[in-house]
Amino acid sequence: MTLRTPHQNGTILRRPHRLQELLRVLGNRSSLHLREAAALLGVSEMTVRRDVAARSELFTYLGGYLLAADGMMGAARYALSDEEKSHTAAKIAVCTRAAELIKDGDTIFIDCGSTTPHLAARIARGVRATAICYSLNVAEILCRNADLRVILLGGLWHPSSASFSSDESLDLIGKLGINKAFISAAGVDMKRGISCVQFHEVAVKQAAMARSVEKYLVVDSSKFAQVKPAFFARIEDFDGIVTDDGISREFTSNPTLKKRLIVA
Amino acid sequence: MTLRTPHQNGTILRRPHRLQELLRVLGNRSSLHLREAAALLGVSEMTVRRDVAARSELFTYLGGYLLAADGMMGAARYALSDEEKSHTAAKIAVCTRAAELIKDGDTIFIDCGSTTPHLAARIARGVRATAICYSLNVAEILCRNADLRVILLGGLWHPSSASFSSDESLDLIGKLGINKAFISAAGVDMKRGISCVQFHEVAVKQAAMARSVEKYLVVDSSKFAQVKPAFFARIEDFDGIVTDDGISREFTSNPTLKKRLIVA
DNA sequence: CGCGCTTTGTTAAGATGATCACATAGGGGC
DNA sequence: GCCCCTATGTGATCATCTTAACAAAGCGCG
Repeated sequence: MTLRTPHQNGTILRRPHRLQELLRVLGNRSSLHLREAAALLGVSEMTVRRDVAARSELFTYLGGYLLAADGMMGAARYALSDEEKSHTAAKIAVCTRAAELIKDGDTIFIDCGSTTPHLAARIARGVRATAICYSLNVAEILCRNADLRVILLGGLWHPSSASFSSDESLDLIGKLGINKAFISAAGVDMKRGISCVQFHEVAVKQAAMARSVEKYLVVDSSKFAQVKPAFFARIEDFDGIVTDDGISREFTSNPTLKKRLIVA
Repeated sequence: MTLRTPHQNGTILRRPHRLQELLRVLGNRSSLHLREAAALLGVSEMTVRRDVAARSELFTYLGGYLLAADGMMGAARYALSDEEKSHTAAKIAVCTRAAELIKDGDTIFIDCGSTTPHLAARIARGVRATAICYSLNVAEILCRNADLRVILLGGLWHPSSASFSSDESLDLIGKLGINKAFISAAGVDMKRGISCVQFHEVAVKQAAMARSVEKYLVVDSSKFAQVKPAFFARIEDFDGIVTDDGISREFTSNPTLKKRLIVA
């Protein structure tokens, strides 16, 4: 075997690390040649091929080049932090499940963040609905879907969450009748409730929930037992909590949470 | 030469038609194999290669697959009409000139359409300004520019102009102090004034102009002597009319227009 | 240490893509 | 009709990608 460039901390990058690194790089460059990817990771091209094949839902692979997967154009391009860009596979799983809740004729609200673009991308073809959003990455995806009527809540741009906020947006929400609200979060704690990072999101999330008949929390399992600065709701405020199977017993055994869980 | 599948109307598709068709198809599918593209157009793969190479700015071509170009999530992806997608070179020239008018500290308004994304993309690096827009293709470009503060006027999505409209947007404009408004149009007529196609744009354009100190019309020369259904302003309402050198004597000789002309 | 399992690298063969040169067709002007 | 120019197709050649089989290295375990 030829020499391998040793990784800085001495450990060998294993598959999950390599996948994450590839996704991170693809957040900045739109495409990556197999050869570059191999050099970047310090492994052979064959290994990169095998990595990508193992998790093909994360990538589009065309003639020697790696691209971010079709559905996930949202997450990458904006100033979302690295941490927000990870757990991609879990987010996709959760959003695929949540998308099944959307039916013909619904009026839905889709929150901002790095999770919800996956939801927007997974609305079944042919479902005719009205979709309300306030983030650019979600809007881009919704607006390409000719079966949807889209309402974007505008205002001042916040790069950190790729979203907009304004008092007028809240006025506009007040005029809408929402069927199902799909809310994301950065922290879920049994005692302290549901939290996010950006304070400007709080008013929008709360207004959407107040106007919506059904409320769903859409969070991958890495968000559990996390507490972030901006609290906006309690667990009891949601009709369903869509997540993946990675949550610990501490949560699955809690009755308040358990009866709301929708596991992808 | 082998048989060529005759096109339905008997005419042979020429390059511009083929390119347009490719862009249209790429609006729906994210990638297209060279072989499929050739079959679709009824020409050889070599011809498709040559077509794509001739207008390489429109596509990304990777290892046998065609993708829509990186930078142009604007034009192709939305429902803008074919006519709106043409005159690209003139639009770029006009917008390059218009962008020179934008200075550090300005608060600018950028209209919707197929012209203004070029303006948004040509704002000089390092110019710190506040930019107000109401179309998705313009917003996408502005929001990637870390030197800008961006305000997007939201509302109901109109695929035909890739823009949003709502009463609340007009409320929001009313609170803003605008320095320079860059307005686009589909028709410029000496007697009947300035017009566009979509009626929902009228209120936004007028509100932005009303709040702005300086008003600039940004139109390539193909728009002169055109009349479209929705009138929104007179020539005298503008401080400057930025266009290219393709306008006829009928216009250059008119004093009202002449003293406002800014030719790229 | 030796064993088995997993991961990774290497190689070679075949498939596919890229490029070039050349041949032929179409259409406009005369 | 003839000529010219451009657009298009074809086939040869070379480069690159793809796949599979095998070999080597790492790793856990007794």
